[in-house]
Amino acid sequence: MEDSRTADGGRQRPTLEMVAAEAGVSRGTASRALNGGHNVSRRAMEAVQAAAARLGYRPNLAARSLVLGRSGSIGLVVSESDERLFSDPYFATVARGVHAELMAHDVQLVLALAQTPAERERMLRWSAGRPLDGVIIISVHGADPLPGAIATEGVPVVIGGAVEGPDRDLPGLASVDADNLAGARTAVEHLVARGRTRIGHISGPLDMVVGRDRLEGWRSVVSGLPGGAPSTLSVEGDFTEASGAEAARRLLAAHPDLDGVFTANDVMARGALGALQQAGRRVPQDVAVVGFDDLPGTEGIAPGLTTVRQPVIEMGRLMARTLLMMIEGRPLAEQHAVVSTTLVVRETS
Amino acid sequence: MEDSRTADGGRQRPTLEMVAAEAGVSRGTASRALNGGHNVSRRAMEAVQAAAARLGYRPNLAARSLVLGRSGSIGLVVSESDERLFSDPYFATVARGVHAELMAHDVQLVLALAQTPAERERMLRWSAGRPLDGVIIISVHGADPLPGAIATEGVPVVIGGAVEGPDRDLPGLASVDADNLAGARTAVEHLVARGRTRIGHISGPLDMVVGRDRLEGWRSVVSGLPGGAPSTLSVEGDFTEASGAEAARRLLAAHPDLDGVFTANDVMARGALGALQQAGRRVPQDVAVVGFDDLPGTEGIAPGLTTVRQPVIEMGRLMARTLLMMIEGRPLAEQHAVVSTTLVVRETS
DNA sequence: GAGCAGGCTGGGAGCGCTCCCATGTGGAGT
DNA sequence: ACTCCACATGGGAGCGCTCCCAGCCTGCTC
Repeated sequence: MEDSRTADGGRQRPTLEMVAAEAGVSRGTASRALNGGHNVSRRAMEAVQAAAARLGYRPNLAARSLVLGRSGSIGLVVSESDERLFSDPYFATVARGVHAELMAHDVQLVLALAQTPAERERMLRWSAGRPLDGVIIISVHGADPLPGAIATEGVPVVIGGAVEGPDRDLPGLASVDADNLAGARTAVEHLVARGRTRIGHISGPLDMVVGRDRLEGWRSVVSGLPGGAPSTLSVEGDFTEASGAEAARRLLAAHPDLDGVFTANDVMARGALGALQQAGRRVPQDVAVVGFDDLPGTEGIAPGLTTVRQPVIEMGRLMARTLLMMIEGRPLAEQHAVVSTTLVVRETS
Repeated sequence: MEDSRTADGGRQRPTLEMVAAEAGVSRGTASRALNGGHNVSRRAMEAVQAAAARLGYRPNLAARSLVLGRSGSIGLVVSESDERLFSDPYFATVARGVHAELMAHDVQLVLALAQTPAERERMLRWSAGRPLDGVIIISVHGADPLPGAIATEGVPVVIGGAVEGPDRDLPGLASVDADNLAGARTAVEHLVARGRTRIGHISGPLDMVVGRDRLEGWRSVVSGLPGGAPSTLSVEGDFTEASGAEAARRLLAAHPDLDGVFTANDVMARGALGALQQAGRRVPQDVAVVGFDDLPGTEGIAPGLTTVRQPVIEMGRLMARTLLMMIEGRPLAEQHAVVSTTLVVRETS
């Protein structure tokens, strides 16, 4: 009779059946007592709760999700190297927003990495098995097939960022993005208003829509300036501090008369500020700098940095809310939300 | 007959039963064909695989884990603010090691945050429901009851760091830690060998064993020096760059004759280096600095920093391997592993 | 005092899967 | 030709839970 499949000393985990027996009620009543207690007498209620406590009962989530068709947890999938995931405060901030919203709805959040092709394939297989009720995917590079593939499996997907191509029309796929084009334009127009005429750009990865959008915002303004927007006036970075420093050095080398820089995020702005200082340029007198993000709690990254604020926490919350709506099958107000940004002027411009 | 519980257009997800019917075999044969194919004829094998592909079959993981009693995924639980989780490269590095090992064993890794008391309670309830076969917990503060509580629920736990108190003897709880005491001692002895006599310490949080161990290592050496180890010679930090800078300023204020600093991690060393520079001290001529960690790929954090290397990736792998052993019920070579560190001398000392 | 709601209760059905066992089926051994 | 065994197969049992429905017992109304 003793099933010793488990390794924990042979003691069997208590099941609902055992709790019911201990409480002297049926399985059905025990289930009701433990889940809201509708149509359960006070006596039964207390007996069941006492029995559950006595036995240390914990409902088996696999059994529950098998019958419910829901696991009660959602995934935050990051298509990014673990290195950048953990070094860029952007992800932390999105995660904070998502997390805050989910906690309020009693949904468990799990993070999962899907960087290499093998991991992405495994991620697809796994999520298709429905251990998660839905997923939020951030940091999508290129024309990544993963979000669309997961959505096609019937698992709701929300993308943090823009969606291009045919995936835009998939019913099970929504997105939340900042208005990167307008934000970038505002930043550069601000530099122009400050009298700058030689404004460089340190872009994000150009295989990401966010990288291209901010570049395009910069270009649309700078190309109207006397000098135009020669290709050497924008340098591609990868959102890391080191790449920001390197890009700033290259900008300076190609354009010694540089008097303004717009970087695609604040972390790269930090790198650029360091490089400018090393090159003997004063900020903002010689070169004015504007970043992008303005994440809360990251004043330390680049003190006094003028930047374009995107409401990342609120965006995270919106992603979570959107996903929960989709999971419940409720209609979305807008499948692809775009939230606006604000210029925050400080000392570097 | 049509069950419209699902929201995905009414198309029912294919089950194993349907695949079997499509392939013209029984459920049992289909199951065998899809899992290794033992005792399955070539004909049946191919028919099942074709049918599965045609229907887009994906096994339901809840059903599988219900019968197997295993979910095939393990959790990396971080008892830390999302902010620090994502800003300290230490976590990324542990995660990388854990991840590498698990991928090789075809186990899915999920990260979960458990910072606030409410989240920790939820984490306990959740993990007790066995959605995970085991958990690795890192960044444990104080006498955290969470690891012990999870282990007591019968879920194997591996702690990244040291374990103190009664939890040490729990059968379902193991740990992997660096030899922080010896590492710290080596660092400070190195400074002494360099002729330094006024060696301060910027410690980690003292509610963490790792913080206390490295402090103790420093103290054991410094207390033997002529000036001893007055309380003002060590300042508590929280492993962040800002706290390192602030601590360095306080050390300098209390001890203008400071000629050496040992910081409990590299990130704080970076902050300290900045503060020392601002205070006009030359490194290493005026003040020598030694950090702790030497994480791969983080040369950018503090170039040329002399530091104590702990093999964090290998430790992550060891945590994962240990957990897998426990899950399989195999005996552990050592329940509490301690790995040794190496001093890496560079330019700051 | 019969009739009737409405609250409680027990237990069957079933979620989708893997294991197990009884039952085939062919080829090798005598 | 007969036995024997290895391989192949189908389908029942059961993992632990929630839903559902029939049946019960109250307490109330007329």
